[in-house]
Amino acid sequence: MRGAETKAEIIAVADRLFYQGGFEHTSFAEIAAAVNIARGNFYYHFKSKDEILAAVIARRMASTTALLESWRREIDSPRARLSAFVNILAANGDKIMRYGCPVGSLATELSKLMHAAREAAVGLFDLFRDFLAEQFAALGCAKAEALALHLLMRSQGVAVLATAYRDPDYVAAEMAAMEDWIDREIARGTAARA
Amino acid sequence: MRGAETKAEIIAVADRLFYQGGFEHTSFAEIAAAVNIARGNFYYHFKSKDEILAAVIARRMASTTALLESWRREIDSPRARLSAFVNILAANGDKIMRYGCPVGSLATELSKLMHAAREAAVGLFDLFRDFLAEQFAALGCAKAEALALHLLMRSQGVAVLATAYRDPDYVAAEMAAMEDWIDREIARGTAARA
DNA sequence: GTCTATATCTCGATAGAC
DNA sequence: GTCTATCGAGATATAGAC
Repeated sequence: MRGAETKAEIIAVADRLFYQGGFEHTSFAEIAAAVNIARGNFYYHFKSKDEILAAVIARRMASTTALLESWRREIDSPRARLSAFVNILAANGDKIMRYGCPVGSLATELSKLMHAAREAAVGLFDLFRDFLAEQFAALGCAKAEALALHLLMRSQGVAVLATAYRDPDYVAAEMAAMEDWIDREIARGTAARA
Repeated sequence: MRGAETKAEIIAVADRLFYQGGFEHTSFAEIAAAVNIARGNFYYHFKSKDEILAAVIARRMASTTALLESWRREIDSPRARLSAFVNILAANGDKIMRYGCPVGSLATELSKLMHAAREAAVGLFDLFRDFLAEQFAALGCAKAEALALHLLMRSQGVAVLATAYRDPDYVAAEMAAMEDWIDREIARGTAARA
């Protein structure tokens, strides 16, 4: 049963290293060294590097689903749930300024590689998009999915410029602008119903 | 003098391949095959792969500078120059949906790699940022640089989601939203002066 | 289930003939 | 200035002892 723990640890370490260094740049040797196992042992758990990537994406899908579920459960208002999403940019600011967004950077890398796992990676965007659309719909906004995509787009744009310029003040300013935009869209939805 | 042509061709091909497949993923063998020269010949022109990267960035800096200069020269109004920027998303839509934005994806990759050329690559963003700030300032907008960064941010966000979802209609919708946002900001600047 | 040892490939880079 | 030949390092992957 030690095997299951080792496998989970490999996936967790690969998840971190794929994010920090990119999928292709990360080698088995690097993962093995971080997990403290022999390179060869590796293939007892995974047949190929692509299989590890699939496991990493599955892990991210599970952890993201759990995160969004906890927000749905523990945050009362849809408006506050939208803020929880925006606040990711501050909570993970240091990592984002060095490695970008884990979802966006992986999707772009896999697209360039024409990798079969590209669509699976895009599934991570779907989780956030659906969550955001839910909140906009609950707030009475028409075209909730379009608003969700727009907010998702902004988070990606901010992540890219944050990685380029590494300016926390810039990120904070864009977060404030996102909150303003959300409030305006809600007001617009309310006005339309009146 | 054939040497100079070969060197320029290597840089042009490397530029394309770095964009399409990523910097690290692109091998000398791939570039050599595309240029139709022997792998070894390569090192007559460049001492290392990093040197090719530097040349590619320099080439992009030059071509981007030339593009922006032509816009400054040939497009009369600052407002129309902003639209020229937005229209890049449509003009390069197919490539962006497959490979992302050449500027943003390179900057993010080099950041993950902790590559020395990262800052040079960010210089490409500076060119666009300065161009956009110029136009907003000419239109009488306060905080022209912040507006420029915001528009740049949106172009990056749209590029990432375009690569993920590959939906031209989504890109078109965000382009229209960018145009609306520009007009609102200009109106705000005009109102502030009145 | 974990290890060592190794096979095989491709990479970036070098040496030297022409 | 372009070529062939080749190096050493590091990659993915396999075989087999324990």
